[in-house]
Amino acid sequence: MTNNVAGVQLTSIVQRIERLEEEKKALADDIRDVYAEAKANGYDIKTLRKVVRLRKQDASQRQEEEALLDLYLNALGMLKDTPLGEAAVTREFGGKAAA
Amino acid sequence: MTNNVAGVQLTSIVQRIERLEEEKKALADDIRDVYAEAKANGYDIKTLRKVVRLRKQDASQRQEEEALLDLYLNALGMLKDTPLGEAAVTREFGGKAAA
Amino acid sequence: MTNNVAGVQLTSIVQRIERLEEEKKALADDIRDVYAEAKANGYDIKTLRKVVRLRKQDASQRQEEEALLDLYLNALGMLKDTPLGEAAVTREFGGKAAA
Amino acid sequence: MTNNVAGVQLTSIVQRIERLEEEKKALADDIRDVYAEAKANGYDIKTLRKVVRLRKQDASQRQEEEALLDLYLNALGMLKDTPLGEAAVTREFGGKAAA
DNA sequence: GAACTCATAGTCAAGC
DNA sequence: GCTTGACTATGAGTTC
Repeated sequence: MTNNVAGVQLTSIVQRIERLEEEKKALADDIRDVYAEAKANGYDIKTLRKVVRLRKQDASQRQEEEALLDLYLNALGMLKDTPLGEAAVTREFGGKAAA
Repeated sequence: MTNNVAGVQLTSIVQRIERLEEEKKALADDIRDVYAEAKANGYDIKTLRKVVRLRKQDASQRQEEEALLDLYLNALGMLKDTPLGEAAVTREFGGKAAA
Repeated sequence: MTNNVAGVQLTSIVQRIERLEEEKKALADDIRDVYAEAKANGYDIKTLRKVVRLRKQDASQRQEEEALLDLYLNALGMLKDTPLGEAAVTREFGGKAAA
Repeated sequence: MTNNVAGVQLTSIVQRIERLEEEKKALADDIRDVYAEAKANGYDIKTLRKVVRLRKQDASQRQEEEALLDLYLNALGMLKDTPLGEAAVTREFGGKAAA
């Protein structure tokens, strides 16, 4: 099976994927360990998970807001970083990013 | 918030988890890249995924079979009083159980 | 609440689901009983469960392997332009792809 | 393997379990179908699941309450179903089951 | 790009 | 009670 170019290439692909998935699984196990350790220290895992999830949402939300701001700035003619552009943005958005 | 022991500890926990999840996500992205590269080289992703999944199943199946064998071997030593155990022991040792 | 079409329909849906879940639960109980009876006859439940699980895995694995074979057979007809496909077709038919 | 009493018994056990699990799976599939049909009729599956879960909770809660009531009634000397007992229960619980 | 299927992650309950 | 296994729910992936 592997005594031809295609076979060698395929083997390489599959092995790379499997290697990466092993590492991914190892990290998942590490995460479990951290939760277990936290539990041993008296923390409630369920609540902890909720905290992590909320922070992730916050982060992605913040990213979306920044992306939206960029969009607006671009629409304004990419004037950001110039005094004039800044003034325009301030005038448009009232000094605050799209919340 | 963090100028107390509990707060410091909690912050540490959350940050460790978030760090590990970032790395995990990076690996997931790497895997995607490998599939994408394979596709660019003419491989069919669907088939590739199935191959990987199948190999994973093979591995876990082999492990389970070995675990079952261990279970049986232990049972041969302990289950002298059960119908199956007796029959198995008889079959193994050609006589009465080594009581 | 139920003297309108939507209410009647919804009631019907929920009742059908609940009926089916009751039957499902009854079967789960039956399975428990069989294990309990087996245990009473001297069998080791843990081993028994592993045997059942393993047989299930065998079945699904066989199915997946057949599905993979189908995928390959299809690929042999379609993937003439890919490295693996070309090699496979060459190997199968001893010459150029049946273009 | 099956030409002895234990083997026959074991085979029977495993087959009974597998048969029951097949039926259980069939019911699970039926339930999926009902949800799918509901979805096709415009219902939201997630909400539907929530409704079913809540009703199940209600049911088990009601059962617990009834069990608690029985416990009380027994503690009162199993006087229920007699005029005197009824009066006692009324006096204790104010005419309403433990809510 | 929208729906549908599949895989993984999280929650829950049963068994040891 | 603690760990393992089943079920649920969410998210990624695929297909139309």
